Amino acid sequence: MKQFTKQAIKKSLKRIFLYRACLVRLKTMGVEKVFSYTLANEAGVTADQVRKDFSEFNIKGNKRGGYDINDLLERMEKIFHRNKDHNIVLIGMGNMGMALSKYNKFVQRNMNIVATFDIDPFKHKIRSDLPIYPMSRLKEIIDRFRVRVAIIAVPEISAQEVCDELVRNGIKGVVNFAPVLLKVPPGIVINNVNLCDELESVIYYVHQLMSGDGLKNIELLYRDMKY
Amino acid sequence: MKQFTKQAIKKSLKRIFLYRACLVRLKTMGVEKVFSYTLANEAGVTADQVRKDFSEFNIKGNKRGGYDINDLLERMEKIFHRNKDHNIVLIGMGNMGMALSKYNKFVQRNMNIVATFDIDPFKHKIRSDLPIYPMSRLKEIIDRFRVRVAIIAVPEISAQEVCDELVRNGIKGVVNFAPVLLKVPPGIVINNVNLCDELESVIYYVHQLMSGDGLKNIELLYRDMKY
DNA sequence: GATTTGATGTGAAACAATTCACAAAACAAG
DNA sequence: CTTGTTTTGTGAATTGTTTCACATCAAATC
Ligand SMILES: NC(=O)c1ccc[n+]([C@@H]2O[C@H](COP(=O)([O-])OP(=O)(O)OC[C@H]3O[C@@H](n4cnc5c(N)ncnc54)[C@H](O)[C@@H]3O)[C@@H](O)[C@H]2O)c1
Ligand SMILES: NC(=O)c1ccc[n+]([C@@H]2O[C@H](COP(=O)([O-])OP(=O)(O)OC[C@H]3O[C@@H](n4cnc5c(N)ncnc54)[C@H](O)[C@@H]3O)[C@@H](O)[C@H]2O)c1
Repeated sequence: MKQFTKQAIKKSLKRIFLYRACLVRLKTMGVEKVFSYTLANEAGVTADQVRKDFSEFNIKGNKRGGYDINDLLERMEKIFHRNKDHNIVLIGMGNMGMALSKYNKFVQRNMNIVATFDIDPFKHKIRSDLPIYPMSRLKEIIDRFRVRVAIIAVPEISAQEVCDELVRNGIKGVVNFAPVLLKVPPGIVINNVNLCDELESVIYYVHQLMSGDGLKNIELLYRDMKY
Repeated sequence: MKQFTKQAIKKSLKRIFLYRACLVRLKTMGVEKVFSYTLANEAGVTADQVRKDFSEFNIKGNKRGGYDINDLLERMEKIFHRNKDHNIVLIGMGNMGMALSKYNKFVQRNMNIVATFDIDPFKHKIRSDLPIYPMSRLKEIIDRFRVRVAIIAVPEISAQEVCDELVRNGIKGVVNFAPVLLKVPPGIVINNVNLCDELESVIYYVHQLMSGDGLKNIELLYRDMKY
């Protein structure tokens, strides 16, 4: 296996997420093994790409027999470190925070929101399955549950200060729903999820599609951009 | 201006979103003009990249004087077709749908959720600022408001059927929050937003970062992957 | 108004990602 | 056990993206 380069990981890794989604889907349909072209077709990429990506991550199949779905999924679990449990804190229990805190798919994938926090005293609810704490207890909880990843769902005006506070208390990775680009010191991973942008990009591509000015296969181009 | 190729658009366009976010931020801080390196620094890319990207989209600045933020933003509005209003429908008024329907940033960016839909009769609320209709009225509303883009926030099991129904009724673009890869005919744009994946990718990178096995500058790498 | 300075805009060069093409492996059939 | 078929795995070729380098221009200074 060629040692993968810093760069090679990038796009392949992103596609590994995509492949997994496809595999899960195929599995529920009763499929047990796939060929590179089956998966490729499902994921909307080429078979070459699938094999090349697997090659980067040293995922092996059976020549002629293709790949075993369970094997693949297990291998991918390892890649994403999902053998372990991951404790997470959620800051900001407004509309978005509430919805996220009720989302059961996180738990199904070994990601547990162990506590939530809010600045508003009326929202605090210490005795509960999923407590809502004041910010003053952040450090204590992060330390107790060895939390390394947080979700920020506070208004955009507070997002940076909340982020700083999190980083100060040992958080290393953040999924941020506030529409601001958070500034962090080196060594911290920020994933800004901007739902307005997601909508807008669809609008952009739909517009291109309907005005039909020169750009063909927009939907494929779009897919390409994402994966 | 060199005619941009199908491909050249891809990554540049994605960064244009990023630049705009930065510009908005800088503007609220009272800044009025930027140089390529100011913006680059803000966005975490190189100045060359900024200029090259602008070049793709034929965005011009003043030699020596840099770029005027308002000009830039206006230019970007055009790129994203935000001079027009965009009517949107939202399907599935559960936790996620409710949160999204209350999100005021969409309106601020000329994207109006004109109606929502749910299969559950107890949720229907026809007389309201933002009505919740039964699915039977989908076609009527889509036609009346010339809706082309929809948001899917129904359980994963129903997402595909809802999507099919939307496409049948003239929807051309979808932002899908259900964790399934929707299948659509050619000419339809799907943006699958998978929040579990967003969290998992942060966990992945945090893990890489902390185990420190060979990969340096993960946070930059991460940024790179996204933009 | 000539000269210096500092920034843009963009081909060309360097680098990265994808696709091609085919050897190697696995299995089936004769 | 040999031959034919099918699919993987991966260097090599191609295609796409980023960085470099510098001509070009606009403003400031003399
Ligand atoms: N609602 C949505 O659908 C949606 C969609 C995309 C993005 N967002 C973004 O997510 C964030 C939250 O949105 P929302 O609609 O839930 O807003 P919200 O106003 O309903 O909730 C914000 C919550 O954060 C709390 N908060 C405020 N400052 C805080 C601080 N310094 N520390 C801790 N808690 C604090 C508030 O008390 C409140 O409970 C916003 O940045 C918004 O732009 C929301
Ligand atoms: N809650 C979250 O934070 C969150 C986060 C990410 C993704 N998601 C995804 O978003 C989707 C919705 O999640 P949720 O938590 O809001 O679920 P939910 O169960 O609270 O809401 C789903 C809503 O969809 C309606 N519905 C069901 N079938 C329908 C159909 N065929 N046509 C129209 N409406 C229908 C239901 O009546 C319900 O109101 C799910 O696919 C979920 O995986 C949710």
